[in-house]
Amino acid sequence: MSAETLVRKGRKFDQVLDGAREVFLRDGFEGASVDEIARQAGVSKATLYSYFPDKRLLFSEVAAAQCRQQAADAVLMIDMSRPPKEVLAQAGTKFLGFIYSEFGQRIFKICVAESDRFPELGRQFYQSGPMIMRRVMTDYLSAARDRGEVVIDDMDLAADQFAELCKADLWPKLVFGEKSSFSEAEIKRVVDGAVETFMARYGA
Amino acid sequence: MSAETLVRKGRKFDQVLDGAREVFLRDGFEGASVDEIARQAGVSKATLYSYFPDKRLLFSEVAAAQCRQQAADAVLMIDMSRPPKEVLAQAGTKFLGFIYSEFGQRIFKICVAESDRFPELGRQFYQSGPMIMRRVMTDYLSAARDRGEVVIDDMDLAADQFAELCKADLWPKLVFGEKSSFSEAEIKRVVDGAVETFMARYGA
DNA sequence: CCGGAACTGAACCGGTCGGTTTATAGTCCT
DNA sequence: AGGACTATAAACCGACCGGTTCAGTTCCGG
Repeated sequence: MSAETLVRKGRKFDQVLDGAREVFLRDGFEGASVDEIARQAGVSKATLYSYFPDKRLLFSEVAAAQCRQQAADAVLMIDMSRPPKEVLAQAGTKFLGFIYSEFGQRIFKICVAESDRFPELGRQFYQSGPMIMRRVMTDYLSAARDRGEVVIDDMDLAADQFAELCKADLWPKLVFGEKSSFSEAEIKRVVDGAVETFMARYGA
Repeated sequence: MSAETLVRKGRKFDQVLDGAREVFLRDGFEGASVDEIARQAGVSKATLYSYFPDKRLLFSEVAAAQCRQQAADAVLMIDMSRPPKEVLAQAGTKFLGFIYSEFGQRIFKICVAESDRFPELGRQFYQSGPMIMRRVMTDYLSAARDRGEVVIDDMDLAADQFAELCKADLWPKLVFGEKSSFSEAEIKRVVDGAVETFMARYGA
């Protein structure tokens, strides 16, 4: 037994981490008070401080765990053999689904808000989110190119362009509070538009 | 004399507002302390509080003034008679210039960070920034369509797509702290790519 | 069932912040 | 000159926060 101790000492470790995740995601770093976290975790403040030396490290731990989990989830399965129009529409919809989810919004907001206090946070998130998404896209596009379905020279740029195209109209409205949710039709309009524009440029 | 009193009472009003703008833009709402603002403005705290009833309203005033000024600046002149490839490249570069400016970054970050505390803020910014930019774009694109230079059915979507295309690659890296500035070549790559993709879809 | 580690709850400390008050001094108008 | 208005610096208040301490309790393995 006793393999990866060194950090955790007792049974309520996960309780603390769960409570901290909830409060930090809800209120951000400054907005979250340690008392509130302890209350939410159902743990005394002393116990909390027996696990983590200070608030900053607790936050970092939560953020790291969150990024790790997201990285695992982010491996969206793509059927590499299907034609681009179909795959792109599917990937775009899924991509939008994450961006517009409560969780996606929270994570993004915290990355921006705490970018001064935790410069690593944004980098971490970028490499475990958008970076992976781009990798998956370029992998698929390469396969499609080998089949002669698309003609692309700058593969990275193409993948980035598609991701950005999917955010047209919707994203600014969401991030600036103009609207908070979108109908199927609104999403379809943007995704279809993105696929069409992308294929107009890169279609074989 | 005495036209729009009701709010301002004395000669140091603008001093206060200037100091507040500087500190708020630098530190955000929570990060800025009233003492610091008073010091920066060269004014006593009591004087400050004789102009503004509380910190929130002071912030709102600063933000509103800032949005107003930006709206005025945002009227980027476009030569409506030039061909799309030229105008788009020019507009895209200018657009990126603002997005990546220190000021653009600050405003964006504050809009996101304070979106809970000041829901109006994002809306205000959206309507005095991106909204106007889109309007200018659609006006130009309509003119170009009348000349038979482009074929566009959903004009709003087209404008939004172009704006998003300009942010490919660069914007995520910037907002997540992967990079903090870009070379001429990097910007040219993205803008040219945006124009080319846009014209592939909508060019006559 | 016992002993020690983990946990609790509440008090406490030092510090910061938003906002108020006070006592003093400058400034302008007639 | 005198009085109303404005400004100032500094003390002050109450609230909150991060973090510590401690006496007392629960829990669990041997």
